[in-house]
Amino acid sequence: MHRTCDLRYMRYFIAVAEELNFRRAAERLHVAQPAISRAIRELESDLDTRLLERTNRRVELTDAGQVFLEGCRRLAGDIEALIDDTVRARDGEIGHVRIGYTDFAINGALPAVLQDFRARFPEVSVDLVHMVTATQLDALRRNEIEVGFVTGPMSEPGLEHLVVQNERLVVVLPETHPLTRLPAVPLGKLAGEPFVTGQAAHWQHFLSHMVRICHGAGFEPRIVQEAYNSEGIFGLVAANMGISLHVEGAHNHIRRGVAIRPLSDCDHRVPTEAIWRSDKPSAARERFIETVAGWPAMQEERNTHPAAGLATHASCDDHSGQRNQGADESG
Amino acid sequence: MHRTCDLRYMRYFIAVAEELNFRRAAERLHVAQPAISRAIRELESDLDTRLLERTNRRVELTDAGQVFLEGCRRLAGDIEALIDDTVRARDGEIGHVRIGYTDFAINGALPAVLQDFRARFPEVSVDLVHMVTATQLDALRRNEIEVGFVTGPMSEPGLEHLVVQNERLVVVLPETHPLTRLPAVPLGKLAGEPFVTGQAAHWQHFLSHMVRICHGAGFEPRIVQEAYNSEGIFGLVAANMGISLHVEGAHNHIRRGVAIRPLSDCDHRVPTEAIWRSDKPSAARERFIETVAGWPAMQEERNTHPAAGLATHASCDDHSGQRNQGADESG
DNA sequence: CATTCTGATGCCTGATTGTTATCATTCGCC
DNA sequence: GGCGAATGATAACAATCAGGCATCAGAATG
Repeated sequence: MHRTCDLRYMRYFIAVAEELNFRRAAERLHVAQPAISRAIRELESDLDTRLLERTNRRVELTDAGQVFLEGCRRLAGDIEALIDDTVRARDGEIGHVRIGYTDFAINGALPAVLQDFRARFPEVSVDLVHMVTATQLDALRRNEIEVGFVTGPMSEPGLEHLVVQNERLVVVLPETHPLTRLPAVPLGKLAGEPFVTGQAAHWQHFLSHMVRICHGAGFEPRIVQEAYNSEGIFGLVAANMGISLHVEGAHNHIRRGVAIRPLSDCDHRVPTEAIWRSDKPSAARERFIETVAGWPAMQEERNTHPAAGLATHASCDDHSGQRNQGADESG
Repeated sequence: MHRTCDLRYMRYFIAVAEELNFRRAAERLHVAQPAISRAIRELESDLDTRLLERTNRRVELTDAGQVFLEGCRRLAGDIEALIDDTVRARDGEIGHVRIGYTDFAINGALPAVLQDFRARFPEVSVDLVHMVTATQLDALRRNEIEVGFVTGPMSEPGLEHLVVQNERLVVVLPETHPLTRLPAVPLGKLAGEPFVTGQAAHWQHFLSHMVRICHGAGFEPRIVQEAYNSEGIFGLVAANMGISLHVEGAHNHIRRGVAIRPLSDCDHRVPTEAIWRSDKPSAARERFIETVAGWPAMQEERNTHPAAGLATHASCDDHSGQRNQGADESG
């Protein structure tokens, strides 16, 4: 048993077993008949088992041949399927992506993007892990996730990114707060108000937006409470501990005791960006990113608000739609 | 894709994927390293898919490579299993036997033989088909059964046989019949009695025994009813339509209204024989016949009654244990 | 009895696979 | 930063293997 069943020979055997005729099998396989004779002989010698009972005039399967035939058919099918699976894995139709996401992402475009992706690539399994922006950047570097959804603006070396949403800020007020009487709140009115925010250590990316626009309006926000996440912020605001700034996605957060108002004099945007490593391309990740990039609602979003930013930082154009090498910007 | 995944290459790929090192994989496979390089290259070219990401210093699997690896491992195992199954089919440990049997066989040794066989060869499936002797001979010739259990004596050309039981005759009487008062019935007392038998067309082998011993006792049996099978015979006897002769196995037939008595002056035996074609050997059939031949109770039977026959036909020795070529006897 | 069909065999050629020698690149070490 | 060791790739050559052709031997057919 030193060649241990060549696959070609198995195919030959299947043909012979189906035709029960060496010549016809040879024709079907487009080889000369002696090749078949020898293939069967070697197969039988390798297995030390007679597979075909042949009497110069009639060929029939032995019991062992019948068993072997069924096995060969099954194997042939399995190999076909394996090749198919492998090619589909190459093309990213089969596979796995691990995704990190923030509160902003999951309250914004991410659910729709995910739904779209799972519809297009049902055989790619998706792992979703909640992480704040900084943790996602770490996880990307350690290959713990393939794609992050983080609060921008991003320009990390070795990472590529794509803006998926670009939200205006809103004020989150206790229901009973006097400012709720205004349909839109001027930023200046918030000077002196007590602020509830996310924890400084984890919400740094959003807080830098917040602090920047407050400075732009000429005041320093007075932070009196830090919550763990958006749920916590809304809870504390409802408890009248203070007010907060959040992104438009907050409208998806329905919570009793809280009112949400737009800012009347601030068009600053907080981008949420998909981000991934420039190296280590995985086909499934590519398909995911393509889905993110091609998502119709996002295209529209990018067209509707082509360039809206505040003077306090670089215009949002920098990261509003094109896929950029982070390394380029940082260099 | 013109070699479509050679099995050898798959084994090479498994080794490389497990070692993640071409040199070590080559050592493990006892080939030189360039052979591995080329094998992987050809595999990738056949599949048109990169399987290993290799950077002169580190080898790692691509997603497609991971899928392919798992498939290759599965296939390798399947092939092992297939070879094993094929060899076991060759040895008759896996397979199928179709068995024909008579009323006499199923009321005699057959159930125990079957139980023994199924315990020894649990992966050989057994089809049991009830047929009268003549039908079994036909079925053997048409390859519809591999082994028959028939009423002997047998000496058919092209068939081998083996006696599995060799039964004395018994009288089957209506419960109310005067002869039931005797512990054993002399054959001559049956002269003139109305006989119930199996249908002449189907029971010919047993009837020839019956007629022969009646002639030996100096009378012609007067047959008044023909039943389809043993059940029918017993029913008709119970209904007082007549008496019958049967084999000892009749004791396994418990039927109200019927009494069974041995014959006091007739040691004639009716053999039941396993019978099979001399050609067309199937391994499972061989194992079955070996089990029949080796069954301890049968050995004992053959020793206990080494040679008991009636003068009316050749001594039972002819077919009491040895495996004979039917052709030899008939020639 | 010739014919025709079957599978088997011997010999030759081309393809495939393996080996040796060598190269280019990268990493670790001094 | 240069050097040696290790890695995978490549080229050239050798051995083996598989396929093709011609032919044989046996069996069915007329």
